[in-house]
Amino acid sequence: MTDHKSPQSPKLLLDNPDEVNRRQALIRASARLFREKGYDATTVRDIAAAVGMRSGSPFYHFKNKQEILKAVMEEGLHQGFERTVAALAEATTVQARFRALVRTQYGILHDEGSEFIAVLLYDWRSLPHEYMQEINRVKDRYDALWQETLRDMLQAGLLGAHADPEQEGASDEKMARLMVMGAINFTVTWYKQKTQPEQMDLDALADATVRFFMRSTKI
Amino acid sequence: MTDHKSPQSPKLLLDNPDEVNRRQALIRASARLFREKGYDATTVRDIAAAVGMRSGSPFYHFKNKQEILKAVMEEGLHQGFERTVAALAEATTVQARFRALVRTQYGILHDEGSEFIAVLLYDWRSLPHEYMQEINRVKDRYDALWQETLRDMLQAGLLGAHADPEQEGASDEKMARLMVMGAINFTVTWYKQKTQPEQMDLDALADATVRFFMRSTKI
DNA sequence: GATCAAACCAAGCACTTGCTTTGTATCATA
DNA sequence: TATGATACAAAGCAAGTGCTTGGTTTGATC
Repeated sequence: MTDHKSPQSPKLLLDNPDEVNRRQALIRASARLFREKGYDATTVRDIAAAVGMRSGSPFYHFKNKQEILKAVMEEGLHQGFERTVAALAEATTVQARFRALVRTQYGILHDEGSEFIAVLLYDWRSLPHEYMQEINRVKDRYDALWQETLRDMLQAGLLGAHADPEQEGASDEKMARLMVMGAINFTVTWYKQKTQPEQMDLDALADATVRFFMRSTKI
Repeated sequence: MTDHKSPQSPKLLLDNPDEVNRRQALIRASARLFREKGYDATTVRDIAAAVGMRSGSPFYHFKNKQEILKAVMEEGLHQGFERTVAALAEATTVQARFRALVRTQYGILHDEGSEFIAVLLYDWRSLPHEYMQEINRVKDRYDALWQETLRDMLQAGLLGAHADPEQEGASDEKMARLMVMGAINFTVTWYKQKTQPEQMDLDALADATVRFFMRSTKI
């Protein structure tokens, strides 16, 4: 954490097998810092120091600071997508798929070492418009995973106030996704897993969320 | 609401239009800029230019840049609190109070010239911890306005999956508030009123939100 | 008409920022 | 052994950054 300056000893940290890939180490350290302080408040010197580099060295791996942010977001979307697909594969019923989506999203948002999506939610304004389109393309596929399950839930009367499948269309399906994912994603502003020992863990949080949104048919 | 202590602090009422207007102009311009670009990306020179000042002049009205942010957030909480109280006063039934809460919150978030709360949601990390406690004190009273109505709705079976009033306690009441307000507040990340002509207006958005969260009893 | 405070300007200071440039130790390959 | 690529360190630059300081204008008051 502190400035470890060793001007005479150019020792390389290659003995650490975890971070042989220095580029990946930069991405992960940046995600942690961006999550804590925000993109603008995090300097390139902070990032470099977090992986034992000097301030100019990250620019060997990235063209500029914004590409680090973009890499963090892409990493998060790819990890999130794969974790979500894997979780959905194990769930059979609609209720189970919903519970899997919720629990996985909480893990993506709050698991240690998984700060990428939180950074995306916090600092998407700092990304240039050209980069943003690329991110959105991946995000659309991500949203589609949710949309499918939520549509089934709406048609089964498990979500929302309407149990009539004919009356509502795609507009309410999108609304359902925005509301549910909004509520879940907004937990990045208030949920702290470690600081409060009596806080709900992610399983309990997922249970409470499912209980709140899903209408009980019979269990 | 009205704080009568602190005899040393100057009175900030509206009886002196010159002084208050310039300070207020700085707050409103800052809110707009913070909302657009974020706190860190907005320079003091930006703020000054927005009200026709030079870069050093805002520091006559505020001790430092962070106090401008704090003033923006306080302004938002006070305006939001009063708007919410006024909206609740006109609603009689529980359903009407919920609809009033939702519609008012959307106005607070998305009305033109009402960017204060959005700034609070976006840039609360940029506020020092000492300032944060002051903000939270006002926010708690704000949340209490919601909590009361949501508790009534839970007990009436209008919200969540449980219609049993005895089984659930304060934990689920808080959870309901966090989920509902989270979904609504998260609209700051995707709802754009002006750019898209076919976008729902705030009334339609509030209707859709109420329809999604509130279980239909009978209408 | 002198005084005085409020509200600002003009100029700059001390410092930080992202980023560049040059050099160099290491290692693989020819 | 020579050579090129890799992965940095070292040093610094140019453009900002929040904020300060001293002076100026303005309008009210005595």
